[in-house]
Amino acid sequence: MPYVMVQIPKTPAPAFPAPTVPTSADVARLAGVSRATVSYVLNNTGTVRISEATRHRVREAARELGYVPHAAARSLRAGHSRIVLMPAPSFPAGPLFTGFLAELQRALGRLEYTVVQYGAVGLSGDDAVRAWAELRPVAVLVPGTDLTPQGVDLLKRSGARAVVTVGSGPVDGAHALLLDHGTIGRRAGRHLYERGRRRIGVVVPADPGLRVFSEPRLEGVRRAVRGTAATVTELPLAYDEEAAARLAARWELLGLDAVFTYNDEYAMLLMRALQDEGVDVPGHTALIGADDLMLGRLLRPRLSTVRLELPSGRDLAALVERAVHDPGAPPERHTALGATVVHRESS
Amino acid sequence: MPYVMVQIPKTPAPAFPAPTVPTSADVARLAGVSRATVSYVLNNTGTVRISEATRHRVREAARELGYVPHAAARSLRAGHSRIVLMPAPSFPAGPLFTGFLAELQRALGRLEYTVVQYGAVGLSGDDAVRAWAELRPVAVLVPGTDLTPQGVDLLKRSGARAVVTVGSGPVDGAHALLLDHGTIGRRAGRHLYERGRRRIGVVVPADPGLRVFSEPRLEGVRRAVRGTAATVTELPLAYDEEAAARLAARWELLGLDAVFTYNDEYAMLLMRALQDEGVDVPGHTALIGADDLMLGRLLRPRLSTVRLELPSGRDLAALVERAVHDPGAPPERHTALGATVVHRESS
DNA sequence: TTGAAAGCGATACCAG
DNA sequence: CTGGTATCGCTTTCAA
Repeated sequence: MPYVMVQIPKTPAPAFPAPTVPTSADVARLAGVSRATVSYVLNNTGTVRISEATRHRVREAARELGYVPHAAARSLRAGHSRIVLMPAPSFPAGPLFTGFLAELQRALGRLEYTVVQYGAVGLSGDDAVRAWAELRPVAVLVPGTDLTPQGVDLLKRSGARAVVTVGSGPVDGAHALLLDHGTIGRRAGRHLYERGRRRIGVVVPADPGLRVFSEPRLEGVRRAVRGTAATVTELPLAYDEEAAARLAARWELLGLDAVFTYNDEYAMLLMRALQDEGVDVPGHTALIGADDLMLGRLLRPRLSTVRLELPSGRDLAALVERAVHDPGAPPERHTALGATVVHRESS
Repeated sequence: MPYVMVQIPKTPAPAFPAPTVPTSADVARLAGVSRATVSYVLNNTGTVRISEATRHRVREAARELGYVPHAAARSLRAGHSRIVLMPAPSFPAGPLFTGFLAELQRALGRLEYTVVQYGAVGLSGDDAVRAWAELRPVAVLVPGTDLTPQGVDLLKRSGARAVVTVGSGPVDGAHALLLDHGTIGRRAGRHLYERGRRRIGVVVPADPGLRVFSEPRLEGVRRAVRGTAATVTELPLAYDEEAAARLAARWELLGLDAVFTYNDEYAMLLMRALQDEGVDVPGHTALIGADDLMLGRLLRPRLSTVRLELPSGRDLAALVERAVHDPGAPPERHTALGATVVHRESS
């Protein structure tokens, strides 16, 4: 790849020259004190006593200049940051995961961490890890699988006090928050089996990014009916109407009497296509989704689903806090338990 | 308002002292050269010529130590960062906006920007702005309204070369990417009117965070039928089944013959409730949503909707790049045009 | 109670 | 070709 350097065009001298960013030295000058004093006052340092008059002068000067401290300089001096780095997930995030992330972010914010989302483009594996390490995050939360023990080690050696994999793993040396997709599949499979179904289809999204989730879910269904006469059929499906219609068109040929649709969105997609094809749900084919989204309750028949008790964002934030305080502790491994079938009308 | 600076809590010394993070000085020592030489080699500085032997020794030493440069130190020295700061939106992001953000993030990543999502908790207005400014971002993308001209000024004075409001505004001095919610409402209103409807309801989500969007949409409907005999009725609605059922129960009393549901998700919610109540859609009541989500196509009747042509994340990333290169340029104001009615079966 | 100065890690100028 | 050295903005010891 050729090395290209972007030329930054000089800005035409503005009519009013760009005001230079004020530093603590500027504040000190204006207040007629030293930079040390400025730092003491603005940080409310307890170990030194500064006269009220001086404090006031300093604060006034800071206000007047619009002084804002420089986070990078501060954390350089301090030797550590409060950055929690979260690489963007490699899979399309559904509403469930999106909500989880939002909550997590708020929780971390409340603990005074700064969340940095890193959109690692074109970097893979350990290259990406190096890019993350440049920011010297105090903690790293990695969604998905792309993390090796070497990666964990590099992060720790560059100062990360906590490395947590979210939704997969476990990886040596890292804490893990496991979303047990296998159990989701098992519950769905067991439910369908108990309702008397024996020829079970399992929708597997075509999106390759979702394979990390869909494969364990499929495997879970297989495990649920192992040793019985029931069969499990894999049904690849893209997330669009045409693909669903094609699948529904050959439904009779498939000879299935039940289907687990990966999640509620795919459930809606397939159920609609089946109904358009004249397939009775649940009479002919029982159908169950997962994730317990609002839309499932609105479908007719109301959608049966597997609800996963996600840990709250607060819980994960607490884990981060714990790990940061005590980096020596052995890796925790939390599994999101409580996958339960919500039986409604479609199964 | 008093000037307060947030104190960063100190973390206690770890039980096992972390292995010290290697610096360029360590690399220099191991390679038997000066720090300057290390910098030259690792950055491929073109202006100096270093012997191949030395280059190799330096690279080898860096690899051996697992050296990773310190981004904060680098940008402190450089005087600028590649940070694009994006405060977390104050409204619940739907699938449309979530997708837009993900795309934007990838696009910015491709331009070598680092996206920092800031979950501003408990901070409001200019306090939040000060917190953002501490990171010395080169650009700030603000979703929603909470930005004053003073805020923009503070950000610029602390080094931000581009400030862009997304989805609202405009704010003096900032670029704006406007999502024209008024037009969405107008299109919906006009469509219903042209289909012969005269008593139009407009769903307004109870979520206060959505008011920034829902109010202009409502106003747009009002504007569309201004000067005609048609009436517009505001229908507050929480996003849950019970609220929808209550609303549907008094549908006859409301005497409406059409409804614009804010978006497709609320459309699904309300349509289901109306159908359960025996209200024929579109026979008795015409219904139109917005955002053209996949789920709308799957409903029966298929949902009419207003599709908004969102600018791509790439476009916004390009705007950022332009603004960063030429901060002196006057603020651009882009309006997402192309709100078009997609007429399906529900209206 | 305040100030001078060292130093966090990386870079770029200027000598040699 | 390579090595000192000043510098970015801030915190914190040590002296005064």
